[in-house]
Amino acid sequence: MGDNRIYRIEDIARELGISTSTVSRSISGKGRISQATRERVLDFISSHDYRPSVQAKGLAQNKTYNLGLVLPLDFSERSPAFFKDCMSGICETAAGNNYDVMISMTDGQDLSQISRLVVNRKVDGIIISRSAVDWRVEHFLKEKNVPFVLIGSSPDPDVFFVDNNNQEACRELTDILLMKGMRRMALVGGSAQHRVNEDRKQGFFRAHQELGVPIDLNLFFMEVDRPVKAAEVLEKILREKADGIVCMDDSVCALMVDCLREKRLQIPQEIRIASFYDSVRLEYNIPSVTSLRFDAKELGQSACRLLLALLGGYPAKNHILDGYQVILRESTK
Amino acid sequence: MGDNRIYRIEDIARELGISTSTVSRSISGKGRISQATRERVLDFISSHDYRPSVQAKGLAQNKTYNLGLVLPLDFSERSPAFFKDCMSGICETAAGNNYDVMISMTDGQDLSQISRLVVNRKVDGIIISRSAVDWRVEHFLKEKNVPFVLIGSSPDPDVFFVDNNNQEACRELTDILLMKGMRRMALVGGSAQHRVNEDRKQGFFRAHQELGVPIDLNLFFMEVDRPVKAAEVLEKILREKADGIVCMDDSVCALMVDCLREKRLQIPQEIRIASFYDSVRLEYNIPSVTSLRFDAKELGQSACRLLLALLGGYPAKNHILDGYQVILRESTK
DNA sequence: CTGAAAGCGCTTACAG
DNA sequence: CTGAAAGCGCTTACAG
Repeated sequence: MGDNRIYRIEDIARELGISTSTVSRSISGKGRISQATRERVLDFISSHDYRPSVQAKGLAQNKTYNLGLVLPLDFSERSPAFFKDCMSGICETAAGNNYDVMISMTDGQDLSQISRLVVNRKVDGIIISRSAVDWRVEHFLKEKNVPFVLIGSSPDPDVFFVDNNNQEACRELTDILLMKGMRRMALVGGSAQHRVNEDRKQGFFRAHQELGVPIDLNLFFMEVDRPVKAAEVLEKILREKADGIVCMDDSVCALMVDCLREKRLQIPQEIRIASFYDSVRLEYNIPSVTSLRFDAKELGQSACRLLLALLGGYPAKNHILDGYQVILRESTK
Repeated sequence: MGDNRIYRIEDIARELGISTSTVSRSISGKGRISQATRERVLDFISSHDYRPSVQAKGLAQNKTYNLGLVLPLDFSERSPAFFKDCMSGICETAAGNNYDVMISMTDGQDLSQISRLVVNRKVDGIIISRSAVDWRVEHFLKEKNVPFVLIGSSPDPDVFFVDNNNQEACRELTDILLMKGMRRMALVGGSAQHRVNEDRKQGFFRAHQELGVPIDLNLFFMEVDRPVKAAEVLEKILREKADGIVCMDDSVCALMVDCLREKRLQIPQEIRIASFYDSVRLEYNIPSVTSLRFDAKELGQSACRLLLALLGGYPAKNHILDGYQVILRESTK
């Protein structure tokens, strides 16, 4: 009971007068074991709080029971809440399957940190996120034959991924804005390279099509990544008399909000604004900004489950999550 | 060269016609080895890109070469940049010593996630942070005899820690504000339970004493943790005709800034404000807010080095970092 | 259903 | 300076 010496499988075998193989099999449930001996072992184990050495088990099975998570070095600037929730989803699911999570931070190009985990055989598989790494990492992992799951989408049929249903979510938010009577919405985004922006754009367009509202391509702007660019875009938007601004993500939205504030334009009285991606910056902004909220934790859980399925040799399929919410706030009142 | 089969120490021994012990010793440098054989082994290793199995090595040495990092579940709300920088410092230092970092997320009370790492013997030591966990975690780790390092301070002589020189930093910032001619500064903080707030207060007081400026205790407020409380405090501050507000951390500061904005008070024309802890909220605030910036990465590196020293049996001592900066911004112009 | 034995890939006293 | 052997704490074919 209260003794805190560390038992080994051999100790249990000796105390119970059976072999180590039998103890091992009783624990794992593999092979045939009589109910009676199995229970004896299990009882002993729980009453003596025996914990197998995951390390030794792993060595024997050629596994580590560790998962690697690749984090971008600048995750806190981009979307702290996303990574936090994602991590907690991953850790939770991993723990539930007796796995632990190792982290590796990279600027998205530098492979050395990820490489460590792989060549040192510290992990059984890896989770990366589209926003954290570029194709090199994917390429590296494929080449090294390391099982991995991508958070975000990939056109590559060999890569397993989980993603938010960005298109559908954006369609829905746009739909709601159209229902509210907005008719000339500008769409403003960052890099057109980001695959996610294509999905978001599609959602925006589809909502218009479905309701038969025309889109003015003069109100479509990409590559808005710094204040000057945002200011220029805002000028055009005002000149074109748009009745609202839809931003593809929270950082673009923060830029636009700053511009509006500088020009002393009242939100939502003079112009409305919404974002396809939420963050504290928008939630606590004055006024608070309407946006989409995705369930990052669910995304993490899903990615982890997929990776575990891969590792276990179970059927694995990509997963598109519909767990988003449209958060209507002051900015579109 | 280009072959990608995984070598074991036994393969090397066979190919080189020596024993595995000799190979092992050549790599580790332990024991006596002739320069000649050592070089042969090392050459073989680098030309064949041999990577020892850290897992097997660990099992033989009763080590894991893993460090555990306990993260608070809500780190992204509190200070994402702090944890990010800290993590990157830890990961970097760990990697430099052939260690990897496992994470464990907890709400600060729930020990189960941390317990996993310990009872499963997945890590050699653990890094926790004062802002992430309460005394239970410390207590648990002490009891389990797991080497650990605390980021933040502890009065417990058995606890190893690294911390910022909060008192000195706050003294310096206050000093500068006094030099600028401010004479009636209010000091506003959150929970008085937080040990760090005591240090910050001391720094504030010391600066006043050293310059012979009296402190009005009517201008000292703690437990300011939500908007209503902040509004009340602001009323008093204005009534008492303070010429500035010094906040003990960024969230208190954000609360005060919101209040000021609501009352349409101009910063810094009508009242100045500064914070003892920086974050993006203050940096990007309009106007930007003067504050202290601590070097979280250095803190992480330092914590990691201390833990590694502990694990290696090297002399280990607590470390107080002086790497802070006073960032003067618009709010105190 | 159970056990003896070999194996996972290293390290390290011990002997020479 | 080097090697044979035992050991780290598990698993798992193989034989019974």
